[in-house]
Amino acid sequence: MTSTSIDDIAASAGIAKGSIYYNFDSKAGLVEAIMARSREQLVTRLAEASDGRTGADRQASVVRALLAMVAEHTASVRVMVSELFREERSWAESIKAWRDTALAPLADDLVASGADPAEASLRAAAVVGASLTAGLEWLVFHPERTHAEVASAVLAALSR
Amino acid sequence: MTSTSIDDIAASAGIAKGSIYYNFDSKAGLVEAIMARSREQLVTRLAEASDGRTGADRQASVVRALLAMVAEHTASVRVMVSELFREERSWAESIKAWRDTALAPLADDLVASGADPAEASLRAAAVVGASLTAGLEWLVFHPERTHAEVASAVLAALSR
Amino acid sequence: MTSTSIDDIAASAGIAKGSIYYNFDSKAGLVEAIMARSREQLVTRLAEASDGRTGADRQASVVRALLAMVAEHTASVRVMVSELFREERSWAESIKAWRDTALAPLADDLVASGADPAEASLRAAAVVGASLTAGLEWLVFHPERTHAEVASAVLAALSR
Amino acid sequence: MTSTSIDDIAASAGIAKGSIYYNFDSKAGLVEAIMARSREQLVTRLAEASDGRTGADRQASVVRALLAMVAEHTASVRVMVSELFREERSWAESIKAWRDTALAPLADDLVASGADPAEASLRAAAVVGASLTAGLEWLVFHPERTHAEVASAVLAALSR
DNA sequence: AATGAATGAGGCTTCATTCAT
DNA sequence: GATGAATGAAGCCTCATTCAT
Repeated sequence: MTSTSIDDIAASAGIAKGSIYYNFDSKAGLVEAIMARSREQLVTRLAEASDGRTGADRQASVVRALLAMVAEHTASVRVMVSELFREERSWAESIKAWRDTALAPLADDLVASGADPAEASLRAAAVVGASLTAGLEWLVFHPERTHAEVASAVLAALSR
Repeated sequence: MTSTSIDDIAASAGIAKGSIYYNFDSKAGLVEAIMARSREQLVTRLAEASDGRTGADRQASVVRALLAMVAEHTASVRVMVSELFREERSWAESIKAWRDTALAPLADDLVASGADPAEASLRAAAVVGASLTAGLEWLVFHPERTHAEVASAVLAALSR
Repeated sequence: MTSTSIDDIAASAGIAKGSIYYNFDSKAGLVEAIMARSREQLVTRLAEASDGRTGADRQASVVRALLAMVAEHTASVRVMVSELFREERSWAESIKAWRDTALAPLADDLVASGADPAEASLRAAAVVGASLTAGLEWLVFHPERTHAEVASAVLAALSR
Repeated sequence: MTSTSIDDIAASAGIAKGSIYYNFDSKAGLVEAIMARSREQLVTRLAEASDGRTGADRQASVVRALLAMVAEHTASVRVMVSELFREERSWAESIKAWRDTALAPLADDLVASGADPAEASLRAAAVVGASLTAGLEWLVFHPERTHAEVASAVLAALSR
């Protein structure tokens, strides 16, 4: 399901496989918990990035925050994004929550400035998608670039 | 691997499981073949979209072509994108080819107008990521919108 | 069943797989046919070796004939012997025929000289087993030895 | 491979199929383990049989020990011998070890009394082959005979 | 007479889950 | 609380066999 087996997870966490089932109901429960933590980090970062900012200023700040997330939590962002695009999703709940969290700061701002909610979420999805995609492109193919350079490239793409 | 079993694939194709193995070496071989076809479609569409266009014009045309791909080949785009973000990839080859194909029209244009290759591919990744992400957002959450409306939302996100 | 697939057999015979089923009822039928040919060769050789000889003379001659069979038809002897010792045997018929053929010259001679039939076949099995086993030992581990040297070693083992 | 499926092995052992894979890496691993145990028994029996004996005395004792092995561990001897004559062998290692173990007592004795090593192993192979072949002939076709009778038949075959 | 594409039963292996300790 | 041996459903793949051409 995540192509990472419970055995691998237990081994890399240095605990026994049975212990995972002692602490979580199922593999889905474990993944939900991991995703919830990832979402909490996202909430915190985006709140800091959005607080007191609107318009182009907020957008630039959100882009930088998302790139930082990608750089610091590559593994969980990778899983998150790859699951976002999956059809069958046992943990749809958390996936949807993650999406909502990621889109909110920009979508809310657009709605506040008069945009239609559906259009706002499409535009927010475009910006978030641009940031995460460029972020992974960065880490996989151009890791020598700095965070600032990548942020500036994404913002350039978002201005014509 | 793709979380779609060979049994399911055979059943939905109306053929016997063994027949898949008569025509392909392995499941990875089958997926490679599907990806190759998806890439061919992408090549064709993007070539049409780019031909004779440069700059903002080409970008708008590419965005529209990618949205059309998402709408018409949702399943294969979904698989493609979700695999793009995976770590372990038995068919890394085709995935990389797909990425190269998707980025080329915009990256080449940026390089032609003087941009650094690395920055060009980061900007191209941002635009492609914006299009695909908004495209899936569209199909999953706002299927009542038209292609034109979504294209216009993405292009709006890419101009401020 | 023989751990050699019909595909391999067809390929190495340079014909189509379907043609095997055109000429034989089943894989078991094909194997039966191969075994029958192997047995015919065995019959011929052992007849030549036994004709006009009895006692130690016949035994020495049979040992030499079996070693020649091993050297010239290694593959089929290998299959034959390895199947002889298998439990489940779809073609038990031919296997038993092969055994009978191999034991007959020596068993008959022993019976003719007054031995009990059961004891005669046990003694014949010992001599045949000694020849075939030493023959394969020869080809696998000491291929540089000559037929005469190996025959003499086996006969030495059979005389104290 | 061994023409005995993992399902059958698990069923006849009264455990679940998965349990085999918890305890062994693969089917080959399981077979290796079984062969290793069979070889240990062979080592013990042959050591007892050889200890303090040389020449014809040792040979007679080894023949009796091999016949006892065949009688008491028919299944594993059958597999062992039939695999010995096979070409492709994933577990070649254990097979060769089994051969070495079976030949050693007689080959060593022959070398000690001045024989050339290659000839010694050919003669040892002849004696071991005679014993195992006659042993299986005994169990399959003349089960009413006693161990002593069969031993005496084999030894008779080995003395003229 | 011959072919080879297609089949499906059955084999090996993985892995989420359970449970006795 | 924690463990890890054991399980069995489900996945990938092989291969003897069939059949339309």
